[in-house]
Amino acid sequence: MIQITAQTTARRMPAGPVARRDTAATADDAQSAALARIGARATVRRGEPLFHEGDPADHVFKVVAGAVRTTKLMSDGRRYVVDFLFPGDFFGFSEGKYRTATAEALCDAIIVRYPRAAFEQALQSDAGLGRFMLTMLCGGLSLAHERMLLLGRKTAVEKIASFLLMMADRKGADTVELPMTRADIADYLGLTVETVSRTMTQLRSEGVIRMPDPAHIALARRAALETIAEGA
Amino acid sequence: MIQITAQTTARRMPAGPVARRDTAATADDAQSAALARIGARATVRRGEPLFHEGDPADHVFKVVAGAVRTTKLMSDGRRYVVDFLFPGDFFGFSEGKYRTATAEALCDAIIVRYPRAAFEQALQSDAGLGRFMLTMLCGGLSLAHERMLLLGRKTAVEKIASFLLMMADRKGADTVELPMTRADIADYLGLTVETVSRTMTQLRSEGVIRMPDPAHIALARRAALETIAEGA
DNA sequence: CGCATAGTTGAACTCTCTCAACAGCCGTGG
DNA sequence: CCACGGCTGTTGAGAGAGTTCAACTATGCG
Repeated sequence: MIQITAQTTARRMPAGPVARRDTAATADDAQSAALARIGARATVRRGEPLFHEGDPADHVFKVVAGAVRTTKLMSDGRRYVVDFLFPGDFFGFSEGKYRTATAEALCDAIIVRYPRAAFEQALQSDAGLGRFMLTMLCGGLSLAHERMLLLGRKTAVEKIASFLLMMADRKGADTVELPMTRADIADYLGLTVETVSRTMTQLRSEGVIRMPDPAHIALARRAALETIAEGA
Repeated sequence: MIQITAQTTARRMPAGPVARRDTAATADDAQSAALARIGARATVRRGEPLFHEGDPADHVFKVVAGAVRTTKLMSDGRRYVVDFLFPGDFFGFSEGKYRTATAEALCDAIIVRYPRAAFEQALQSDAGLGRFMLTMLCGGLSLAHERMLLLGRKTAVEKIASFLLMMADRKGADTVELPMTRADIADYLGLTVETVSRTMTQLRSEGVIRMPDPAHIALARRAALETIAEGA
């Protein structure tokens, strides 16, 4: 289960170049203003769930260290990975009373839990937090739209290339460490494990990426990858 | 640019329990409180654009009558329909300075334009508006997640069935009038025109829907359609 | 060690796309 | 009034990208 300890102020790693990271930095400012007192730290071990689809949605979360995955299931077992969350990312917002997705730790992780009621009070007392939330949600929606374009109109190679670029941009480097399995990537991109594996092998044999082992990828020729991702 | 659908699905979609009418009503209340003064009505004719990808994002919009479509284009012409907007729906929110999608009228329409600066001021002076925005954005994100599951994991029939149910739920009836073309539907669901056409014909021949003409659809056997949509 | 899990590769299949033709509707203009 | 072209929707036949099924390797953990 989730182990909760007293909250300590989390100073985070340096922010990357993407909007997401910038907002995450803003998040910390907002947090120091109004959220710090209501957050509770917890550690989660690899594979452990934070909540399930259908659970009451009574907390909001932030990733401090590690990585988290949110998923949705269809009745016959088909799975879709809604998002991968990394340090600085907030998640678990909901307009409804219940969870519409499951959240699990991709690897051992540290998170902060904010009780929903207290979070909503903080929203009332701190206008800056409200502005931050609006910006973050708008950004999330924009990313979601980009992802829908990817899911609906891109080919397998384009999807993989876009995914690797996105992961690299989050990290702000030309190397990526993938804490998730091929199955997670497949369910994130709307492909099968086999296609993900084959496509990565293909990109490696073309010299576009290097892949010393399945979890470590270097964007050897970033420009080429970008060209592929855009569909040219 | 971010566009938001103000409504959550009312009936059967797993997205959320909030009824569309309710949020739409809230929207109007919020508007009367702070937005009424800054909004300007405008009429748009079928096919006319409200803004293009890349334009400065200096307005927020609400549909009063008619219907609007937002789209994204890839460099080689592949298109994705981000959303269809109907009366009561707000759209055109953005965290960035520029539009990330194009908005066009699906049919002759009436819309209200709110200058962005004034809108943001209204946000500061009216806390209720901020809460409304947060709820709406959360709902939009939830719908987006549902849509990604559809795009990534559902088959053609499941996509069409889900789409028809969603349109019916928005209207709160068992009949649907489709103001968009088959091409729009295809680009919305990540299919081709031909597949959309064939699949609808198939559903009609199975007696699940009735289709007196291409634009009018009646859910003859809603339960069957729901079963198909869920993938059983 | 031995078993389970993750990743890769091969071969056959299939759902959807692509290409192509045709039908229906509508507004325009002769 | 009808002919015409343009656009939308439907249907057919063939092709292909990605899936499915299956085998095999590598890695990690008891």
